[in-house]
Amino acid sequence: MSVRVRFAPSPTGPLHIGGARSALFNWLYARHHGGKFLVRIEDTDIERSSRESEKNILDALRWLGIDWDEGIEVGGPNEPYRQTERLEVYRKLAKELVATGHAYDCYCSEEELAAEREALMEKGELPRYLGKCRSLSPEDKAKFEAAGRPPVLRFRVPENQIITIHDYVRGQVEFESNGIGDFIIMKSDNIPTYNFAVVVDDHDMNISHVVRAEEHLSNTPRQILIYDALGWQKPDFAHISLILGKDRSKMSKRHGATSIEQYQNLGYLPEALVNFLALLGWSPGGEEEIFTLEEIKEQFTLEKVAKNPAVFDIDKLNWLNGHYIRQAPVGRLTKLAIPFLQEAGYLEENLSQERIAWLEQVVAIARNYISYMQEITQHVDIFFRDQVEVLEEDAKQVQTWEQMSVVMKTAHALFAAAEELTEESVKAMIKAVGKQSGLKGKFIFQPLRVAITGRTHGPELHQIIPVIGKAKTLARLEAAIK
RNA sequence: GGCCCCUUGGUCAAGUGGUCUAAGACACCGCCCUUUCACGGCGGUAACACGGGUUCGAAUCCCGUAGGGGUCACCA
Repeated sequence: MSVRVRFAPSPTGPLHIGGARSALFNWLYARHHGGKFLVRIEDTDIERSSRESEKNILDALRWLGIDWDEGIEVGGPNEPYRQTERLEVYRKLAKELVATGHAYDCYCSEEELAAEREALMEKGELPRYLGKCRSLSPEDKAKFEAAGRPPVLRFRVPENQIITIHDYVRGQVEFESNGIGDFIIMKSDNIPTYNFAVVVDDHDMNISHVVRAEEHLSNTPRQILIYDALGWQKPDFAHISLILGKDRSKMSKRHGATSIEQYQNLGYLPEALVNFLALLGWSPGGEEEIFTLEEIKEQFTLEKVAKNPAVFDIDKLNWLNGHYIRQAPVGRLTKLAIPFLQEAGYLEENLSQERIAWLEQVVAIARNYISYMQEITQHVDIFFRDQVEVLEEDAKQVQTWEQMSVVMKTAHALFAAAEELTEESVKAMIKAVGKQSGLKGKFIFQPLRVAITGRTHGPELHQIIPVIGKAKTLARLEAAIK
């Protein structure tokens, strides 16, 4: 059987870390097996769904490098791929289920249901629908109809049945049908619920493997019951474990950034995020941990997906992203850095070619100090400020050194006479400062560093001085002499 | 609370009955490189939840306990 898998998000918010990982695993599975990957929009919650969220999710997927062969926006043989545009399909099937006795109208009010739930809870039993409307007489129905109560459609759950799920990551999981109350498949507004719509769509779209988060595991028996009632062949399942926050509960806003968009906006690289996400709950087994999407795709199997939930470790993401930043082409990083630098007030709106070329030198140096691009603003002030600010205690100490003035004067004379400043020429001049002053080591480097950057720590002087430029360097040395 | 899932270091994880005095990575600590910081290199601390079985032998199989998580909507 050919592999056909799907990612079916509800557009009720931006793409979440967990959703992204589900999408990624589906994509990897399809690509590994030469199968198809589809994206379908499950927007049956009309209150909370929005086109804006849908766009956000799709954009985030594309940004991560996840593409799809069939589905929303790209089309395919099973159009449309938005559930609210497929309502006739569900309604027709719902009628069929009523006709075959698998579903029935229920007129219970919310208050009645809430009371029932509470009573069951008190007795320590599973809160579920007890089936009050299971066998309503035509007269009863007429009475409710006359009262203007719109019914919901419930699925009649068979009694004393063991439902077993074949799951790639968990093996066989069994549920008793008695623990499941008759559940709603069509809401009173005649829109299907998730449990009904997924089954219909997965069947229609010929999905071979349902790969999704573990939170759906307990819904699966309901879906299996629907497959059986309709006489349809069931797909295989794979319920991947959840991603947890630091406190080991399901990732949510209070754990920090949870949407892909947020990471994108902080200047994380998609290849780092994808690499990190793949390693959460999956491991190829070797010692290598840095992989491109292509490499992961080659090695990915569902059998190697872990059963246990994984805690989201931002430190490791940061390390990975920093690693990728140090590998990436400077031009690409510079493009990413510009918005942050502009927002921080370092950069003007319109940038000339020369300005960008100069910026690349700044980025090439600063990249060593950051985990994600937004952090670059904390490491570039030495290149932009007109005056040096000395704030650190250690730096103030250096300013009082007796070597200060001789180093400044010698350096100033040398730099002033220089044709141009390059890494080599600056290196040579610093050496010359040492020779002429009779000083060495930190007694020349620290005074120079403090005069030029205001700090005692930072990148190599011979790297930063050419970037700061002759004029500013001389000005800073002069300021330090006074 | 019922049902379901899970349990190797702080975190991600390798490990599928003997080669485990348990790999690797992140974090942490130390050393090296270096004027300094970062990068990089080298090294170190640190784990099989507990209790019973099964077996010549258990991190690996079974049972129980504990702990964690998920789910119990006219949300998905």
